[in-house]
Amino acid sequence: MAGEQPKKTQQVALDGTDVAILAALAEDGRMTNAALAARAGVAESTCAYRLRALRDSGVLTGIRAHLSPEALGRPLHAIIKVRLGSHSRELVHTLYDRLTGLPGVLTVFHVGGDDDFLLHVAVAGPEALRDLILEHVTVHPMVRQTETQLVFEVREGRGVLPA
Amino acid sequence: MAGEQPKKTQQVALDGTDVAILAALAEDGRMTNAALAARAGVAESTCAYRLRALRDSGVLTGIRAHLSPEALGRPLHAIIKVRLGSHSRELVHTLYDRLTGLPGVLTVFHVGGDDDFLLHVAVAGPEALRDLILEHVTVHPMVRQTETQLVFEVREGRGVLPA
DNA sequence: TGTGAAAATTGTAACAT
DNA sequence: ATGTTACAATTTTCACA
Repeated sequence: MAGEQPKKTQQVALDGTDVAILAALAEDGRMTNAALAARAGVAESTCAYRLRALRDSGVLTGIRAHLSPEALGRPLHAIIKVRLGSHSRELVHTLYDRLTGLPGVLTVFHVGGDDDFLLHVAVAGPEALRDLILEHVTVHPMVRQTETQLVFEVREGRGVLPA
Repeated sequence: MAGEQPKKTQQVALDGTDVAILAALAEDGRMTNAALAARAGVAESTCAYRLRALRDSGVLTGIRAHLSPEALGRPLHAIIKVRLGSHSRELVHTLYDRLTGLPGVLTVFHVGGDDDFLLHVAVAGPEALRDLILEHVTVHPMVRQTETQLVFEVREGRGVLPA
């Protein structure tokens, strides 16, 4: 009957067990609860309880599959900087949604400063990149200018898990 | 005896079943195999077989936990553009490793063009951002210049999964 | 809170289509 | 390559320290 409660965005304190569980799941999110418990040094039931608590507290926002753009025929990565002309709030949101939904777009950063949006994209090749920009980005009247940087490599950082 | 074979980076063709499985795991990577099979419309054994094949082919590179920087006391996101002076290959790699390992660093882009590295970071506040830049980025002699952009919001895009 | 053991669910392997 | 069945492993629940 009860729906999920809205995820808290409040700060949460983690103990060593929580950190161990999260670190393990950051490596392999499909690790069994039993393996997780062994690694964290607690009973399986405790581990399952902790995991649920971590989800509920909003620390663990999801466990998701990561795909290889290369294996799916998109070996060329780029950052497309998008600068807008007008900034009507409504229209910015619409554009934001559109850009986020384009095939090949991995991440969209809404930023302050020189640019308005940074798009991290993966495409099949130079022609596909050009087509993406011309047909799906610069076509929008709000977009004043774009600038594209080739991405040689992307690495996941250490992240936000406490030591 | 046999170790894992090196993941192929060759292009792979997916059928509807593969796409359904991957789409489901992109939402919830801990979904049970039974649920996955139901969603993809195949038997459980088939689903398990497909999943293994997707891993082996290199399309599915991993299933990982995503954490909330906000819930862990890092509500301030920024992009730090790093420009280098010298570009000795060896030193660039060392610096790359160092930057990737800094706490709060989510992603490092090695790019061509105006800048050399783009760091997406999440920190506790303005002071922490300043400290991160001054103590861990600009301290390196190779770093000629940095420029920081505030990030209002980050969104995951549609990604590289075929329609 | 954390634990251990039973009950319910799930994953896996063998074999047939 | 897919599905069915049977068996092994795992998760979950709950009474209790």
